[in-house]
Amino acid sequence: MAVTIKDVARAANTSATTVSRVINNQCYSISQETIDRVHQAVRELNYHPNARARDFARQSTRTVLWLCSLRPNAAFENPHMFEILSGAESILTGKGYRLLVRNADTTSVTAIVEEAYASQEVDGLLIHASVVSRPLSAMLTRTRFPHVVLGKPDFESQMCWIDINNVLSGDIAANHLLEEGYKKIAFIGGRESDRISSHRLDGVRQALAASAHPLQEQFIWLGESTPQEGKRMAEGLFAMADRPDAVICANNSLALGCVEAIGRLGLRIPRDVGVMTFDNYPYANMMNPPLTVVDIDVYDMGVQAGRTLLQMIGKKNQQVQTYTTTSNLIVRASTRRERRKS
Amino acid sequence: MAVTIKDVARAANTSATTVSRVINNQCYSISQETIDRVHQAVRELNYHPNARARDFARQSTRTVLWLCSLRPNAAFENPHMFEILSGAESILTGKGYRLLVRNADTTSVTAIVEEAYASQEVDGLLIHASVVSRPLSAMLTRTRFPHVVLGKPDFESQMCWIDINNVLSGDIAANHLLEEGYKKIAFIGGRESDRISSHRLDGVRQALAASAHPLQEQFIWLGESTPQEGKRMAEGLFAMADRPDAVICANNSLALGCVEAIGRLGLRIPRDVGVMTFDNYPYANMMNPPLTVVDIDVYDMGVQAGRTLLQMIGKKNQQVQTYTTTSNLIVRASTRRERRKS
DNA sequence: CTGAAAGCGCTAACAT
DNA sequence: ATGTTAGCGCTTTCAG
Repeated sequence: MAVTIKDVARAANTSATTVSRVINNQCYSISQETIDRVHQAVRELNYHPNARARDFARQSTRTVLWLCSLRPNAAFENPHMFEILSGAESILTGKGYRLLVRNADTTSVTAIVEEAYASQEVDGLLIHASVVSRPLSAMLTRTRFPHVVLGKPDFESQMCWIDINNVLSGDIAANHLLEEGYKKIAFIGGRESDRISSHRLDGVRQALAASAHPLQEQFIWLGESTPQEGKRMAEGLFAMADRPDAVICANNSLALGCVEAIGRLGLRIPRDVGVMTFDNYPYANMMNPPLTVVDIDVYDMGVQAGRTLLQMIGKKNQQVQTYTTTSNLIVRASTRRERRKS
Repeated sequence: MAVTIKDVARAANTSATTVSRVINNQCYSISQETIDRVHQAVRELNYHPNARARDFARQSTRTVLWLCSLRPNAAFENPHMFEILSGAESILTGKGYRLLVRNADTTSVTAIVEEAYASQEVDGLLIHASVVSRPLSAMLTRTRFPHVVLGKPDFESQMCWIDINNVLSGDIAANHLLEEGYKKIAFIGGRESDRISSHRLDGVRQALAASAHPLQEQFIWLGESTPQEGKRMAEGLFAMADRPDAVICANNSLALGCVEAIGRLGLRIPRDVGVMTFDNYPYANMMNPPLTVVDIDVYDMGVQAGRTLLQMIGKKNQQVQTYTTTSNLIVRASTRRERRKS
């Protein structure tokens, strides 16, 4: 039916081996003339090597399996995941790898990986941190199967992971406010179990501790990550006798409520209060005024994860546990204090 | 190295053929005893068939290729795409198919599909409408390669596509407002080139035309789909002597600006003005008051696309050009008029 | 009810 | 510089 390597060999008046060598660019010992003949035959017959036969003969798939939650609303609740995916895809495709995508959760993941490993269906794994489990961790470190976890697992493990440096992001946020002249900086964040929020708070605390204006404990409010809670906490914050002059919100949802509360209190942003948050999405740049953010380049995190995984597939060493540091300060009206001209 | 079908055959004291039959459930002529022996050997040796060899021998991949834009920010700008992907994945995985994901744009897509087709790498395609092109369309209809386009292509074609029924959604929105007692309904939408907005407007127009309160032309405002433009248009709308008592916004961004404008004018939602929009994301349910929406179940669209594609792969008939009608009215405070108790 | 044998299309070791 | 040959691990005819 379809044209095979033999057809090309016949047309080019040579052997399948030679054709194979030419199309795989192993031409150290093939005459230019033969090479040309093969290329011409390939073109004339419109030959495309059968991918399945290739994978089989090579005993390698050049395929990577991506695992994350794909339940309804996943894309709306966690678009970051797909942004990381996009970054990874660019690297993998660039290096001739395919990317298989599959739904998983913490209970199903082990069986899926077990199967993918044993059936030699893929050469490596990219796994979102939200679906890893301890049994999976044990299995991966035992088999030394190439993998990169996207995000830091919430338990100790020997797995290879890559995460964003949220502590650094908090540090950047705090320093920006200090530079703009704000002195009484507050933090509105998620619950303590919210690791992202906690890390951002750590960074803020550490930056301010190193300044003349350490973070005051009564300026730290934590709650659910909803606009309602953000509003409630901001109201609490500004009901105090000693008010802050700037607020760092741990995420967009909290910021949305916080800004609303500030508006209702008749305070002006950025003159009376500076406000900033993290991630340029989905609300920060739509708000009024647009918010200064420390933006996180998650696409780039995917790129790095892809590169790392390919390295691991190449030479089977592991131990990559890194924070990538691709935060990016975007200054907008919400922290641009009108300063006296110098 | 890895355990193969021969190992299992030896352990079960039978032939590879029989083992193959058992693991593929073609047992119409195998003694129960043999079946049991094979199963036991499989378990004992922890045998998993080599996926590559299988694909090769079967000459079929049980793999589908998904093509869409995966450039930086794609996941933030168009989370719908990944929601559709999630729906499709659930069906494909359920039927034993794999899902390959790859970045494409209107210029690269033809070469990618050509290659995937010729190399027999995949059995079918799912292609987001934003990356299809005329050459691709020609190629697909010529080869009759199984495919489903997600969304309606913006040119006439013989391709198979599935799309949301935005006209129906507009109709639903308008009828809801009528039922709530609103009579002077306005529409704020995107430019005429914005097909989604245009279709929603068509639906609104058609529903109102069938009612006692046809859509008045001066109540239709179109502009860029940004909060700023939504605000500007709403201001224009309510600066008119004859004001509307309800506004349908073609999308979330416009609604965000529209609600802000209404608030600044001192009008109350829903008492003075009813407001609704489409899609429950990202702003509609975060706004104050939360907005009534006609929500679009894009996950379900992915499910339907997956099912349709598998059917096409089964028997190679085409011509599926359908609108799916999975809109869903979510009533919230923004249109709940205080009505006299009856 | 079971097994031998012939591929599937390509790659790679080994000759020449 | 090129060709021969032997697989890769499974499925599937076909013969018994």
